[in-house]
Amino acid sequence: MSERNSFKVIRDEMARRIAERLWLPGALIPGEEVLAREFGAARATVNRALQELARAGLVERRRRAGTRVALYPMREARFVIPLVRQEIEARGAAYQYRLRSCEEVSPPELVRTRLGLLDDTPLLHVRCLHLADSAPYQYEDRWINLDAVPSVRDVDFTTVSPNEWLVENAPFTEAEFTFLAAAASAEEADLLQLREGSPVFVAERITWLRDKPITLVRMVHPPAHRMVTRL
Amino acid sequence: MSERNSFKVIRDEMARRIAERLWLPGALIPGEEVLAREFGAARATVNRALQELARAGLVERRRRAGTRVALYPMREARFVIPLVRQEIEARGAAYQYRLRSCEEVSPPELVRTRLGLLDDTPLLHVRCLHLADSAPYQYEDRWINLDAVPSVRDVDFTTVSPNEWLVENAPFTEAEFTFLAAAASAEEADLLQLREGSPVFVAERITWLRDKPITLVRMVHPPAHRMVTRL
DNA sequence: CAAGCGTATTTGTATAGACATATTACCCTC
DNA sequence: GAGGGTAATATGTCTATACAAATACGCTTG
Repeated sequence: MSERNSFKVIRDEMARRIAERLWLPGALIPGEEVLAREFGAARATVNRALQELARAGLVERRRRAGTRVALYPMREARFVIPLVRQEIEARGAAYQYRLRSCEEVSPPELVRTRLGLLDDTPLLHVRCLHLADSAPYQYEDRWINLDAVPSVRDVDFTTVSPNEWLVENAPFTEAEFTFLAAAASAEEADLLQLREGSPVFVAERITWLRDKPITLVRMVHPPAHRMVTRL
Repeated sequence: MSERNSFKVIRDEMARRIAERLWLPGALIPGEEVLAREFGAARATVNRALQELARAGLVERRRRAGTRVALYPMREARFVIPLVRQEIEARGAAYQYRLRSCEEVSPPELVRTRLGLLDDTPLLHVRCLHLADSAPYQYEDRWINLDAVPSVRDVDFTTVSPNEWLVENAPFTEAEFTFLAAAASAEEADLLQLREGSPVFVAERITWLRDKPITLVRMVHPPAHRMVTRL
């Protein structure tokens, strides 16, 4: 035993047993010591394999109670949030960027509450368009907390998109993603070359640095857009 | 030293250094040995912390080349795919289920290619509705590969939803998720009590057991639906 | 100068042993 | 039988050590 990837081998073998119903949903599986002996590995190795299965939602583990196969294997799916530019270039399309507006204004009530801001201090409101092969790909409507990122005042967003600038200059520790379908507003329809009321795919993201809100962005995609992820 | 959660402490401290730009994007960070000495921990502990950061996309690691701060911290977000019923009950709403149709038919070309089926063997086509507090919550349109799950023929889907039955009886090893916005078809609009053409949030899922396709499901939500995940 | 090869370095993983921690199961008391 | 305290047990984590694997870098050679 003691192969080099044994924890992966063990993990996959246990996943197989769960998939094949050798270990039934809800059933208690052997303890780490026993499995270690069975697989001829150290307990730490089995532990690592089991922790990965737990993270994936295949098993549930509790001290003293042991490890049991999840009743409903609510496996997790992961998706990465790339830069729009990279997303577009990865499809082999040419990336273009167009700034639409950039101004300091007091945010509407809705934006303020979502960012958890108490007063109506002006925020930087940036709206821009990302194109793939000259076709509208994403409309970005962003509010930036000047208090958290004061240096953003001096940035020229006609050449660099707020997306890229912020990724490089405004680190965050927390983020919340929301995905929804909506009807295109008149403005969105105009920019994305759709009819008003067309369904659009909207991704919203709020980021914080510790407790301080950084930015709220609404990214609107034409209905052809697909967000795909594999498990 | 040697606290019990030291790998978490170390991970968070390193995440802080990246967030605060003490370690700049693209920069090489110290090797595991050095960090281990600095934090007064074993290398294995630092390794575990770094592996988590790598998984989260904060750093990139390569043997011999060392660990560097990711240029674009494309952090991953995770979301879990629960049972519709659990999703609804978690909101404190009452769950109801209604079967609409269930028949063996040859699938349309589109379904066949998405499932990677070569011939036009009949599949089980099930359509049903999930309600939250008597309001339409999700319309489920599903194709099931009878070849992969023959026992599904004998299931009475008037009482149990295909979602739940399959989760318990048709294990899978691979899955692909797709999210998109679409305009409600006449049928969808009718079932979800919307106007035809209203934007709907669509989640599609294909699952495989090893290479064998199990099921393709299209889950349609009214526009108020939000998929939220935190990082 | 280019190409190819060897080697040092860094991360990846395994192991055994130890202790920490959470939580169940059991026993004891009332 | 109910309640509460305690011991048993499975998992969580750390340490030190060892070897494996990938690969950047320098050296040799043509």
